[in-house]
Amino acid sequence: MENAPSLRNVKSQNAVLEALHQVNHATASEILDWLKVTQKNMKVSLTSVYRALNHLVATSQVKPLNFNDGQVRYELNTHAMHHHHMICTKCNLIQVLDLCPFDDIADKVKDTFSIQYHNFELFGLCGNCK
Amino acid sequence: MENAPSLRNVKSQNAVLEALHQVNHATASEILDWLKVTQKNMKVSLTSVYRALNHLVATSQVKPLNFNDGQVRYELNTHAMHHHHMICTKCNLIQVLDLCPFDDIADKVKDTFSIQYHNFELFGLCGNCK
DNA sequence: TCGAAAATGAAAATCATTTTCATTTTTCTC
DNA sequence: GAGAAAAATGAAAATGATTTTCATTTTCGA
Ligand SMILES: [Mn+2]
Ligand SMILES: [Mn+2]
Ligand SMILES: [Zn+2]
Ligand SMILES: [Zn+2]
Repeated sequence: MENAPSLRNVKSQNAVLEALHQVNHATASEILDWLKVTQKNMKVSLTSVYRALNHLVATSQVKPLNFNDGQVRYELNTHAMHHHHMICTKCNLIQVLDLCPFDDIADKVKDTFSIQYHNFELFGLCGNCK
Repeated sequence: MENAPSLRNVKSQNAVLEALHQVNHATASEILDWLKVTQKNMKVSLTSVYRALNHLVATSQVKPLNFNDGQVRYELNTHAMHHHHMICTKCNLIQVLDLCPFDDIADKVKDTFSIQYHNFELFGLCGNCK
């Protein structure tokens, strides 16, 4: 007989998910900082945050983001509409860009390339900084 | 009277430019490898390659590329038409994508964001791998 | 030719992330 | 519930790309 799916290890993963729910587009160490402040009872290491993130990415619950600043950021993949980002090069504000250029492009390359995913980011000055 | 602009240090920079001319989208260590093989007389260190690259990027002669594989790649900026890239997730082939989604998007965000540059990459399987 | 400024390379430092390894916690079986 | 096996954890070490330091060499201009 099948066992119920294990709930093993879900605690730290849930903590990370909860952190990402509160602090969107966060890095591993930003997530750790948030956990330290809000989950004073639970003791988590940076190693475990990375392990949880890697698992959550592998299971498509979380998406890694690269804004070319030397550290990976993460966002929830759950129920979030597909979107991209605008990053302010002065204050590092990250804004959501609901426009996606993908559909126009997809058709035009489909004969030579089988697309799995795409990256698109705008870098520039946000409303406050320009 | 003005002096002619200094040609100081141009040697290693020229060597790196020449390498990029031959090995497009190369990393710093790939450039060093190429220099070791082809410029047997000239002795270059990885440090100098990085220094030359940083200077060439700062002066817009070379453009850095990030394909999320943990190392920066570089391409010549000179006279190259604006383009993007398709990266094969199986064999790591990098193909040029002459389509650019930027113009369509630029208009729509120009009120809230002052765009300086943008990234766009397609990841998937190339013709050989799919 | 001489001295200042710039360039160079080797080695050390940095920094995000991963790996190792010993210890603790959870799960499964009896 | 006890005890063994499996998985999770954290501290510390390892990794790998890139930068910094620093002592030495090269180049430029007077
Ligand atoms: Mn987002
Ligand atoms: Mn290119
Ligand atoms: Zn800003
Ligand atoms: Zn391929």
